[in-house]
Amino acid sequence: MIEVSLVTGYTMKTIGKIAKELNLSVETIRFYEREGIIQQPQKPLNGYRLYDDSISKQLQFICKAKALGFSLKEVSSLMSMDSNCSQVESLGLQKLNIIQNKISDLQRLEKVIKEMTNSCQSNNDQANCPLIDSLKWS
Amino acid sequence: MIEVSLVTGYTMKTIGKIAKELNLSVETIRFYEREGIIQQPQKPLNGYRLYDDSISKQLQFICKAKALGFSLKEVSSLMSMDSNCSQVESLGLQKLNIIQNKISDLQRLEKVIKEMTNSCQSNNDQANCPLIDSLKWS
DNA sequence: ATAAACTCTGTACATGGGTACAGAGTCAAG
DNA sequence: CTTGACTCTGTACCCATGTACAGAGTTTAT
Repeated sequence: MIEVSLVTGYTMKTIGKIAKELNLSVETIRFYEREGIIQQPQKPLNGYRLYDDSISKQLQFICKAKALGFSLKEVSSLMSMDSNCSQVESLGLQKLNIIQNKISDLQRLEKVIKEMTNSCQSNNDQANCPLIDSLKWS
Repeated sequence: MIEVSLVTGYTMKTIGKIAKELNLSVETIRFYEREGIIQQPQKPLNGYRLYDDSISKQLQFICKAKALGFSLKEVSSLMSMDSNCSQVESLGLQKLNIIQNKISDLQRLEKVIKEMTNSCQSNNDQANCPLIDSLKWS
């Protein structure tokens, strides 16, 4: 089933096609629709969803924003803010802040674990593990 | 109800006491027990859990290991490996690796989002948000 | 003696982001 | 025409890590 719009000459795609194209699962796309993150697509008589380019672009938008660390709720916000730039900027800055905090948390952890594993490496005492010990007593 | 061991002179604590001491919730402690992460505590006739210092230390161990980014399952492993230092080290190195990967992922994101929000800031066009645009087309 | 505060077990719910059916209908290829 | 591949709706389930409650029993404080 391939439908071509008379107006735009555009090919509409079934859910399976678009899923394969965007490397998403069919279930995931239906899930996004259920959650109101993408629009409802057209449904001809047979009830099959048919996607045009605009919904496909929405899906790509979601994928990219998710890759930047935005949650689905935030993606939703972003899409509805559309072009209120200062709102978008503030959400971006907020996300930036969270990311930077995460980074420094992780760097602190990295340091601690590095020290611990180093002390394991230079450990000759079979009966005691310095990593475990530091968790026990530090 | 305070119980004092005749042998060690040790005070046993009820779940509420130990929860307050370790800043955990009572439910969480019971949850750890259900999941087999901590030992079953003694239960006298009234059925109340009574905790001695050893279980308290197990709980502290869990809190610290969790703070280092170990999952409960991993904490469990760590506790049962006890002092097999090379096993512990390998789990630590694995965790270190994950942490380092996360850090570099996040740093990449940081860079992208920074650029995006910067372009928002220098944007005068009310009708277009560069952050949104780059998600749309990049 | 009584009320507040604590504990017990067992079960259900929460979160986020999906995944996995079952059972029925539809479409495309040979 | 049949078979396989696709789609539909609706619902239940997954993961980890807890949280929340109901209904009953116990302890402690006044």
